[in-house]
Amino acid sequence: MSNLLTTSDEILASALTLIMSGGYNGFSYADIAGVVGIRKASIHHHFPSKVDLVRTLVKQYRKDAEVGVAALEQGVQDPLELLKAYAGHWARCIEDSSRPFCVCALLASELPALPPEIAEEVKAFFRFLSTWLTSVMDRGSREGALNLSSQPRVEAEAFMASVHGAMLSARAYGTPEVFPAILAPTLQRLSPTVAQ
Amino acid sequence: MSNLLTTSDEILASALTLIMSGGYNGFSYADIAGVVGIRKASIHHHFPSKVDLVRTLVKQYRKDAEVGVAALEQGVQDPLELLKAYAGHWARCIEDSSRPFCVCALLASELPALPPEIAEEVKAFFRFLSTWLTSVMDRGSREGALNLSSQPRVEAEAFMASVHGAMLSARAYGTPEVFPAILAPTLQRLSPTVAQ
DNA sequence: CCCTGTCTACCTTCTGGTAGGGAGGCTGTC
DNA sequence: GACAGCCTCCCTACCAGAAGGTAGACAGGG
Repeated sequence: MSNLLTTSDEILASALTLIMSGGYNGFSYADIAGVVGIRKASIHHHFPSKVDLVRTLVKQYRKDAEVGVAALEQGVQDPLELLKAYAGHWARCIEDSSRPFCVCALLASELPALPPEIAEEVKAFFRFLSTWLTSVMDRGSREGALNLSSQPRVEAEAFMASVHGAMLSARAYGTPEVFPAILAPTLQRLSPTVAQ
Repeated sequence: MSNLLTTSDEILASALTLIMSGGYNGFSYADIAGVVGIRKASIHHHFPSKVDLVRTLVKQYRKDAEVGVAALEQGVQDPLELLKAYAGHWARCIEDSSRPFCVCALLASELPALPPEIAEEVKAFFRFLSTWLTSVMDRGSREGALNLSSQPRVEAEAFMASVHGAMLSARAYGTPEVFPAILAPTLQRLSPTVAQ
């Protein structure tokens, strides 16, 4: 049953969980070893250094996000529904505590103290997310499916900031409901059907 | 010349700077000792443990914020101007790199891994900020000085989330201008003079 | 036979923290 | 005024444990 995942996948998965709770400096190889049920030295076989491990992790996290977004766009066309799906994804993650925080958002807060290779990957994630959201905003604006009050780029950045800030608040208050509560008015304002 | 600040103030100040860049686990007593020009052991005289130090720091940070907000409300009455002043404060801090991130926002992201005493102080900061912003939103709504589309409490949380998220983006992109760019449309939307 | 993956054992450096001593300043008492 | 005592602050020296990381051996499979 543990063969469904390779050891290195298990290492990455537990590192993800650990980073999500305490950031880059908040976990150690010993912590991972404890979770995976392996010795510290064995982790070095898969990832020679901590920087290797986290760089791989963030890179894969971004690729997963790219795949997820592509799949989402296959199933959903309406721009507003795309934004709702994105927000909804995080609402569920926060609700069931499975992935209560975006790893890249957390790492971004530690950026100045991060090894440069990792910092670069984190920045790339932000650029990707921003690019995607901008494209959604842009299309929504042209199609009349979104009610924008600024340029698509600015709306995209503002939306992303709301999502990240709402994650932070949900964590600070310890109440998951605060996340959708914060996002709801933002989504409603973007909706063309209730334009004032 | 170094007597303008007591040693313990210097310790707190350098700890503040260090936390702002790398979070709770991103600095050590040795780092502070290096900055202040004192030995590690001497820090323990002022703050017996790291938890003591950071708890004191966050508590003082909140009190400073309370004083700052009280002073601001003395000088500024208009709710919209209060929100602009708050955003402007952070815009300047980010611009000149003096305090490019809110310590409590950063610590909130690490909350699950923080010593409980510190976590409690961080939560108290969020409650304070939220209460103040809610009072501003509420008054603005009643006076017609703000154009709210949701309840004051929700608008306050959304505004706070925008500020925190915008801080994160400014850090991630490494471009300070992104902060005011994100906040501008939010402030404009709250403005009664341009209500649609 | 080699390659992969794990192990034990070990290293160095850093971590927060402690013990104890010395210099200097204040204060009370003779 | 002198001096003892104490208090504050900083020091050197040390500690145990945790950090990331290395070396080398062993087991099993292709």
